[in-house]
Amino acid sequence: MRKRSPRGSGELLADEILQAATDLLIERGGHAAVSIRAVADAVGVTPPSIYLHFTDKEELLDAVCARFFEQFDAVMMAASEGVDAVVDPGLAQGMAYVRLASDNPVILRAAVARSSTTPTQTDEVLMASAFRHFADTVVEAMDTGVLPRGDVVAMVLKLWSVAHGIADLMTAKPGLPWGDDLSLAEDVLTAALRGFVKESVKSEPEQRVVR
Amino acid sequence: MRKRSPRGSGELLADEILQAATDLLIERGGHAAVSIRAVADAVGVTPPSIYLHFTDKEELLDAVCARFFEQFDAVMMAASEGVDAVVDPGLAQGMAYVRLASDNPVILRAAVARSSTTPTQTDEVLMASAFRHFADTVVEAMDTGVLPRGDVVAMVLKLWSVAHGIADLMTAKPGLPWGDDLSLAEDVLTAALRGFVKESVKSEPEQRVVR
DNA sequence: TGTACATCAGTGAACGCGCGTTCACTGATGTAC
DNA sequence: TGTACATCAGTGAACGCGCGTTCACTGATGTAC
Repeated sequence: MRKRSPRGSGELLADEILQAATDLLIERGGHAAVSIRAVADAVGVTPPSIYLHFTDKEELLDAVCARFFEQFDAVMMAASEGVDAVVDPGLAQGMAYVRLASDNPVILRAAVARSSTTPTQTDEVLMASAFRHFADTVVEAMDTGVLPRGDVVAMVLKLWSVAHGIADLMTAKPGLPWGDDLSLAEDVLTAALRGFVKESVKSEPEQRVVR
Repeated sequence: MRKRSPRGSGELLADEILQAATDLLIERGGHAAVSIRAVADAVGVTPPSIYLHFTDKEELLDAVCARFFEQFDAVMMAASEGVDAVVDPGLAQGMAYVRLASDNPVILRAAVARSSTTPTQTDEVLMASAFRHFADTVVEAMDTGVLPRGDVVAMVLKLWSVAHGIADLMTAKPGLPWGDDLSLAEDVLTAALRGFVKESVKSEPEQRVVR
């Protein structure tokens, strides 16, 4: 039973709820494990109180994921900032993604899976923060010649895919021999980046395996 | 109400149950959506009947995922078989993975996520079929010089990560501009493969961004 | 300064639901004589 | 060939549970006079 909040402090409890839901999502396995009741319990409040701050469970989960992407973006920016400018900034950001994703596999998976059937707050935030920032990095890399000029968004999707794939698989199958450090992840990112550079130099469009 | 099965035909219903559970997993969103009751209903049987064939829900889901990987492997082998031998077989198999994964995103996600905390039938099947076959392909590629010699398992993990990443992200965020064909996926796989080849030629181990 | 009152954050109890799983049972099937 | 019987695949009813959500309410807080 928590103390009653003063008049204007509705957002305070909303924040606590978000944090509790986030913690639950991280600790326990899936979105199914995060129940209104469990969240209310964690905050020290009764279930109906949640509805004073979020219209329903869906909105709460969306808010959790959106907030996660916000923080994710902030940490990723910070992590890839102090890096030697000579080294490919795309690699630095990709590795930051892998590291962060490895630390928060469950919630990242939930945030990524948050569907695009209905436009979600999560997707909006993602597009406005991490995606945009990564696009900036790609543009920068193209400007300095680290990456070949070309479709920026497509390049973002490609690099994101590579980073995402290794992070997702590493955390989903921790029993496989990934090694102790993230050198395997770095190998993959490096290889992809090199491949993109080399690809741009090819003179002939080569035959595709699939249409 | 289904007709009673003759004496020895227990496996028949078991198969039907597996298929129904698989269909449910594909149609509806997540493993949470697949309930014993829904499966029983789809087969035309009462819930307790399920327990004559699977000890509990967990075992049923594990069996579903294991069977999926089996079929997945078979289709992947077939898909990458008729391909021109000159073209990198790793690329062919990677593309087959992306194509199959794109067609069955939900169940693949469920199968990959099936945890390794307790050794699952799913993991066993995966290791014995698709993983092994892909390793064979990698060895072959190393023999013919398409890929540089090196740690086979590590290379499998790397290539799998690339294919998995693009398939997972494409299906999770279908709203992003992936293009109509799978050319973006092929670009990424090609780039990674090229990068691996090029990487092996480097003389100096270069400085890593992360330890 | 004191008092009546409107506000509204949070409560307590209850709703109907679908879930996984159990248990004693039924009755068609195949077999032994 | 006919009959009694053991087998066992599938049933029907029930269990206890946790869920999302609702609703009328309570009572401390801040305000108006």
